[in-house]
Amino acid sequence: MTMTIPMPGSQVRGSKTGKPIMALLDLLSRTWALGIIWNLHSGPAKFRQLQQRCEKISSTLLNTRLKELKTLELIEIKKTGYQLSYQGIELFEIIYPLEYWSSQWAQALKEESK
Amino acid sequence: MTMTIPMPGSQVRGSKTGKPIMALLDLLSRTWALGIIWNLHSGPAKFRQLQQRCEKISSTLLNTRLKELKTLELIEIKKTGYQLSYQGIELFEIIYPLEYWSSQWAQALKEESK
DNA sequence: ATATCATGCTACAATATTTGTAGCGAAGTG
DNA sequence: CACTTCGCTACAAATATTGTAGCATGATAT
Repeated sequence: MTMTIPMPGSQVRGSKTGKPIMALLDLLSRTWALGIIWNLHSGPAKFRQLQQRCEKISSTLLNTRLKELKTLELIEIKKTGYQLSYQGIELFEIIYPLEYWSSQWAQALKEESK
Repeated sequence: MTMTIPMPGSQVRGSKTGKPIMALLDLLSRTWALGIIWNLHSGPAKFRQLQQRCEKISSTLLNTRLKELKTLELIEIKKTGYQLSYQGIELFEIIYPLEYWSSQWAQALKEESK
């Protein structure tokens, strides 16, 4: 486990420049990071509950990702469980249109294969 | 290399339902997938050129990801090289605001740590 | 024609990440 | 005091990614 947290401002996978977008892309392209954010948007969840929402994530990795997301302030933990932070919500709102887009995309792929 | 292409409609990592959004999140959370899309938005690029834009991707993996993205019709290949397809551009446009958002986020993180 | 070079890509071993199985210690409940 | 649930960790097995080579093809130069 040598993978470090992709802090904006420092080098990350894919860029030496330290540009925030590169740190973000590194973060989001880690297994389950997007899935966790997506699953949290429907409301706070405790550890095991979140694990179930994610269907197949190992507790080891869930915990690792939660730490990263906490450190980078995209999620926070309250009595009700883990939840998106203010910034996490903003991020989610940007990517939310992907849901509709993906349904169109799936349809187009289906047409193609006819 | 047993990882299959996350085709919408079939089971993917994170979901048995086959919902397109789950296939998409699976795809995008694979190492370098987002980076490739991001780097292609600045224009078409040939294989080795794209590899340089990505700074540190191995040719093995670049080729694997290109195949996935081609199969899922997010990129296409022309004489000028690899480029975003129409759908790829649409996808990019959804996530494009992440660039600005991430700069704000980076700033907020910096303030915090003072 | 032949040498040279760039291109897209693949083989394969080394390394890093993710999962799966098991279980611990703390906190709550009967 | 059992008994359960909770957040989390250890650690080995399975999988994904990188790094180092290099091949086959097509263009360009000699």
